[in-house]
Amino acid sequence: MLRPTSFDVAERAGVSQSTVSRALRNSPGVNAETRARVAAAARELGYVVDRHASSLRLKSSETIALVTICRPGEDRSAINPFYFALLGSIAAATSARGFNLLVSFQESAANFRADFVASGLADAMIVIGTTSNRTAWDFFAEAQAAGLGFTCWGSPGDPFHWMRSDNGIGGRLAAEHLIAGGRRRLAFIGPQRSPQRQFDERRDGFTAAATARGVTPILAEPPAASDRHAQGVAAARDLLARHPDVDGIFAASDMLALGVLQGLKETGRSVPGDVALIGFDGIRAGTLADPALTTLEPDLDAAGEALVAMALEDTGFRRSGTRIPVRLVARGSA
Amino acid sequence: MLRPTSFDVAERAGVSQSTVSRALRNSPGVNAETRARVAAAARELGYVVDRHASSLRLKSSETIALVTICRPGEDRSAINPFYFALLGSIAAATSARGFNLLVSFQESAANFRADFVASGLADAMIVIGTTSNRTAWDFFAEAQAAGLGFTCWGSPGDPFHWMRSDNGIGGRLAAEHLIAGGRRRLAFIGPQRSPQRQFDERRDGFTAAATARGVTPILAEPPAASDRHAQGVAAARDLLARHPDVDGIFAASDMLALGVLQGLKETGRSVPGDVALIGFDGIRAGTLADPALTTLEPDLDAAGEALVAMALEDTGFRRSGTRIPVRLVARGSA
DNA sequence: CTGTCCCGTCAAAGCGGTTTCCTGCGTGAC
DNA sequence: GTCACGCAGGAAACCGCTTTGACGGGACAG
Repeated sequence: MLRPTSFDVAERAGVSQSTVSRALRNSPGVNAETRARVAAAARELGYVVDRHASSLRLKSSETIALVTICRPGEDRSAINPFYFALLGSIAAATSARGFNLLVSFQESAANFRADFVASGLADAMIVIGTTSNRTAWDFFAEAQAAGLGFTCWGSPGDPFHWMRSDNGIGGRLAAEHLIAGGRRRLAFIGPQRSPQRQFDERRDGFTAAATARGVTPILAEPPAASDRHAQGVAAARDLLARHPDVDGIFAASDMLALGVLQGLKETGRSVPGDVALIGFDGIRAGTLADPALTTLEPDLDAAGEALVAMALEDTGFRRSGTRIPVRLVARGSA
Repeated sequence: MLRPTSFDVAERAGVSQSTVSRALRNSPGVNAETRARVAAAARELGYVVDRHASSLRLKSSETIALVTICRPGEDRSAINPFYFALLGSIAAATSARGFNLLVSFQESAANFRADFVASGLADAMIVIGTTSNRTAWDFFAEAQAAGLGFTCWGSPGDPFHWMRSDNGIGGRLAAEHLIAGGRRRLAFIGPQRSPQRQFDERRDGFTAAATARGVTPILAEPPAASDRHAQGVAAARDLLARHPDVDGIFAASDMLALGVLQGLKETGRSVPGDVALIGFDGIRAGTLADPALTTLEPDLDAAGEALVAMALEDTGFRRSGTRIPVRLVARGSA
């Protein structure tokens, strides 16, 4: 018998099929003895509830769709590892609720696949990989036109549900840490106008805290390059050429910071001896760098949990713009 | 109207519901003009096929379940980035076939969730994250007891479907590259008895090729430590203490190699000046190291495609033990 | 002894598609 | 003019589960 149905279980347990359903779902109105008999029959037959039949009837699939937006033509191994970490924490949060996670990577504006909710496959959709990603705006536009709802990591603004790292606090912590370490010639390296303002927030928090302590940071826009790492290398070279006495750098992201680190070494600077360096995101690769990268690490467990909760519209997370707490992890570089 | 059904489309197009189904699935026996009218009606109503109803009837969900096995209690950010890369390529392969991907991380042998196929949620299951992971064997045992079928990245042996990197060739390429670079005092750093023999294969390929060229490598088992990176650091120290004249190292994986790199630097060795270093896996972090890590990179696109094909039992992939080609990517470290 | 209530169970009606079976009608052969 | 044929499309069965509504029988009150 291929895949026993609830009718098979019913026959074996000597009850009706509806009783099987009630017994297995712990619905009320089933005698304890009957319930046990059904459970035994189900176990013996290796019965597993058909999720399609169940979801069809219940109109709920207990599944969340996770869409990760990539740059067009981007090799998947080039995706910022931060998003893989976020994926992992979202998976943990869904799994903790007994939900399934449907994962999809999308890189082309041409054929976005976003009907996961409309087709019933998922109860809600989460979108990540959007920060400073132009493709993301195409996706937002498509979604809005289609009346699609989702929860998003980033700052797309209304009418979407979204949240992000507490970038402002992160920037402040970076400034405080560098200054507490005796650094006074500070610089921020990062995009000066990011589509979703995530980097702007980091910069502004950094600048405000530094200024309050009498230091005015240099703001350096990284030159165009193939990826963040390459941008970081070039940005470090440029910056040190123009401001050789910089002694503390806050980079807008870890990938950028790892590039900056390499650029600093190439120009003969020692880290943290000559220049202290702080990144943002807490990616694993930062711990492997030499020296290990000091960084601002968002609480990913909280982020995953909050994204899932907001997606499922649990109370307390309906308001967009929630900030995920960030802590400074001091390692070798600063 | 919440979620139009095919009946709504039928009414609007002035045809029966069964014709709508036929028209939208491109089944034969529908007049071209009628087909167009149905398509228009569907578009106007924003109709999307309910995947549960469809899957229920078709007994196929066009979905693949991907289970990633983690070490118990392991933080998800500690998962070897290689598996995230593999996840990405599997996602690409499923997406290319119009399939969905259900992702699940499992860390405890106690409550494995593996009924994705039995419940109809997925048509097939792929398991990764098993290499040198003890938890994996619990999973295999459970699966076998439950008569569960799946395709696996690793070498669990019969009765499972599985494939892995062409480890032997990789080992040989590493030896050849080091020797071609003038290295003669070679060492292999890695587990000497790995549960699935993946590392053994790398070692044996390395040793055989080196021996054929008159070089007998030192074999170094890394000491126990919190993770592969830490193991690498310690292994490098140990090795150089006992064999100060080693000038070429092949590490069993990139994570290990990155640790070895750090260990080498700490003991004052320059890389590749004093010691050349090669890793295995082609992870992104290797490109960020200083110097960038020379590595053996499996063709991940091929791996993802082959895993999906084997899982769906496409012809030509039924035989377990398929080897995914590996190429040597020469970067700074060797 | 009869009427009422409640508990446990069952039959059956969906959920929204896909597909089989069948009918109606236009075409061409004889 | 009649008949066979084939195409387009409709009615209905069915996928496996959840849940409503109905029912039988035992307990209890009157």
